Amino acid sequence: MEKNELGMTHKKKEFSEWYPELLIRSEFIDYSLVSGAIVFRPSAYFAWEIIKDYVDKEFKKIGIENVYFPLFIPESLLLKEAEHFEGFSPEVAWVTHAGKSELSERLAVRPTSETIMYYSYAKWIRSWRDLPLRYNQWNNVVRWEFKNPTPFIRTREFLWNEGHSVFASEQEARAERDQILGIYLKALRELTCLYGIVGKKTDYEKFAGAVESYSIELVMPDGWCVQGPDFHYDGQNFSKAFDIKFINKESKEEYAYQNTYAISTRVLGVMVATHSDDKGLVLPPKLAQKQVVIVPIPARSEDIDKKLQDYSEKVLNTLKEHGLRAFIDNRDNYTPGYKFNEWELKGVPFRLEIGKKELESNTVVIAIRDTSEKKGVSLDKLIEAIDNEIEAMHNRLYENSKRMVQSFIHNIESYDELKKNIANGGIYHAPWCGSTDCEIKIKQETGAKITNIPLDQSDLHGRCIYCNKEARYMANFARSY
RNA sequence: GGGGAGUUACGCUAACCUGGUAGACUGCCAGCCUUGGGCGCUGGUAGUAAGGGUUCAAAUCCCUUACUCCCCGCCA
Repeated sequence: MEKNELGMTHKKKEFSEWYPELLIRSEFIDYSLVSGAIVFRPSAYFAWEIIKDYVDKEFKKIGIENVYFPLFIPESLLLKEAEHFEGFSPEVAWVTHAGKSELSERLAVRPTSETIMYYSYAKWIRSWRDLPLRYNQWNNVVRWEFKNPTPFIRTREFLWNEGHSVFASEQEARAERDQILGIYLKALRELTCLYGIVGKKTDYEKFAGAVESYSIELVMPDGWCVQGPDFHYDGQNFSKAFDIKFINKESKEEYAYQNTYAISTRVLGVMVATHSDDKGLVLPPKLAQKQVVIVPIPARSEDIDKKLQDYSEKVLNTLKEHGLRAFIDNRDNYTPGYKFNEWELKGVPFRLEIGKKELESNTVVIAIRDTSEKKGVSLDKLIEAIDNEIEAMHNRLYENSKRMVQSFIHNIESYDELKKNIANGGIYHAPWCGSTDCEIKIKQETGAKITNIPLDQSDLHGRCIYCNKEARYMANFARSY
């Protein structure tokens, strides 16, 4: 069947071969000449733009403004917050030369922009009246380490938003958390159809320079976790390092309280990995660049084919007027079967088949990508039907994601259960005493880290699986990309 | 950072071990033919990852580099 070798040759259960093959053959991405730096082809970039536009609008609704800071950060500036620098220095890419002449100070290609942004913040913030200052930028960052890149999931360059807020009080700063995580969760659910686990990072795993980190943990189909969107309460760590001070209402000088938060192109990787199948890409309908492909099935008669063409165009216009991203595949050098396979590989959510039968009965056949169902629909009910199918597919994909993630979560009470099962992937929800010692030893011995501590701790009970002291948290242990 | 396996046209693969004309399928282009799950015919087009070495002669042997996959390490 795959005699052309155009389609998928690996099954989803062969995950590490399937995943890159899926991305390449569906023309979602391509590799570049630099390892770990991928090319986003139109359907991938389109999906990112949808996420970006949605999040951007939500940010603006709550008063966040967009800015753009430079790509290059002088070394001296990057060194200012010690913990932050230590966290990132092994993976910073440096610009050392301009043409043949050496620069007097080398420049970091931003791994993240705290330092360069806060240098400016310190100049701009004088009084409590300047606060809150809530800026965001959409950009790319570079982190140059690791030997085994995975497209989207671990890449040397990726796209994201960097939100950097400054508040006059700890309380105001902390209050931003639910606002931001809420937007990210909604984007994941409403656009990518992904279910995530919201929780707090441990001190050991938190962002370099933060007081507290929160994350939405995502899960790949092989049971390994991926950190999704995150939010960090930085307290006064950066404001002290970068001298971001303001005169408060009591006329006293005070260091400001800060947050940082991000959603990155990683979510695209989890999205396609989660929803796609042995036939190829499955794209959530709201993110698909091409939502509906119309495939006319030619007859052996010029007369009928002309009518088919008119009918197809009529259908196309109906869809377009309704705001759907639809097109007709009129290529005459491919058979319908070829086209079916091609658009399934590329993840088009819905295919309309229109042939002589449909023409005569004033209907179309809708083929649904994720379930492979085909349904006949009369033309006057088409829009209603497509709207329903979009909603139904969207909900199906989200529910599948939720079911998959939940199926990976195992409640355990003993360290043995973790050791025995971790090689198969999965998330192990277990009592933990809260000590970094136990956390590090577990990580060294099993490769499992605490991905996060779910916000909902109502099931707290028992004793730490490692040291047997009374548990202070229920933590999620998992191997992580 | 350590170890292993690879890289021949978009893709899949033959020739490699044993050095001597790079061959098929697919693709792509042109034309014909038709098309309800990867039709067919004719002609054309395109390839040894990059660099170096050995040799009369290198896809083939040797070295270096890049990239891909796997195992370990490291890691927002």
